[in-house]
Amino acid sequence: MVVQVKHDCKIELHKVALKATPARLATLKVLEAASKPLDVATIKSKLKKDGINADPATIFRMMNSFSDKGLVREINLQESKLRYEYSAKEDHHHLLCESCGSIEDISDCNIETWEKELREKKGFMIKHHSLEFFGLCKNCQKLI
Amino acid sequence: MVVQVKHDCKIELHKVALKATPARLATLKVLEAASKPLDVATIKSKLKKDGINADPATIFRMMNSFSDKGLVREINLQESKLRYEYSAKEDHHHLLCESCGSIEDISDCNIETWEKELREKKGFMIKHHSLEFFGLCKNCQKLI
DNA sequence: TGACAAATGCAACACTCTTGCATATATTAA
DNA sequence: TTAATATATGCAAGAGTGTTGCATTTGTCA
Ligand SMILES: [Mn+2]
Ligand SMILES: [Mn+2]
Ligand SMILES: [Zn+2]
Ligand SMILES: [Zn+2]
Repeated sequence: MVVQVKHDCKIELHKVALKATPARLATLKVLEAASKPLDVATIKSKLKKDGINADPATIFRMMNSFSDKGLVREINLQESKLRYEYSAKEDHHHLLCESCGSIEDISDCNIETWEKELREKKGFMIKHHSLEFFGLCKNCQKLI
Repeated sequence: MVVQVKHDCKIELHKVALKATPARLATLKVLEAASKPLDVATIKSKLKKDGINADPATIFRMMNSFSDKGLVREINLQESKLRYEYSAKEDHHHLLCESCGSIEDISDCNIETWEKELREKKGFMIKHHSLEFFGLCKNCQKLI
């Protein structure tokens, strides 16, 4: 039995007119495998384990072009840096534990109600939004 | 008729064991008068108009101590910098127009429903949260 | 295989924010 | 009112994230 590759990253890249370089293919694989949004430093160290030594500037540039082309989502968890998540995953929000740093997904976000209301009340056209919760995860509550 | 000063900032500062320096008093007045959260550069230029030349390091230090003491709230609108809002104003969220940069308040946030649900489902103890909407304000929609 | 546009590495830089240290000032007690 | 002291400030240096210019390398496609 072979592990199924969910996405053919080379084709994905060509679809959006980006060259399929080793660094890009490896980065997309890293993001696809990640269970939480990754920052540039983490991506760099994961690439290194795959034998790819990418310069931070290159990773920042990759993240920008991937975001522009819709391959990844920029995640801002109010840290001093951005994280990135593979776009093929369904859009969602996050729970961030301020003690252990664990990051959990929140799905079934019915923010659509908000959007409709704001549209009608304020005439504001919402393009995107951010809803993040900060606090203590189940584990960390025990330790206090 | 005299304009009412809503808060006696000198007393507020002494309450939280901070010295009432000219820079601090002026900064609190600036934040009290502001209709949207201000960043450090904006605070600096507003202070300058009041004849106070404060070093950025001083303003950053003020914002940190004011946050710690609960005099101001740190507002993260996913820009590359933080903004600050006078705490005496009711807690609320924001609408940020990506075209003109206008910032509007959203009140009557019934996020409490969310919090309760997450607490029961995930056992996560929420300390605070962030809900921000990004898009186009009424005006900017016309200009497209 | 070769031409060409695009990607990369590296260094320099921008920006926000922090910190060490010498000096200045607000507060308090005399 | 003054003196002592803890605290606040200015300035300069530096940390961290992210960007950019430029020379070189590499992927793509003819
Ligand atoms: Mn996620
Ligand atoms: Mn506000
Ligand atoms: Zn935790
Ligand atoms: Zn606008």
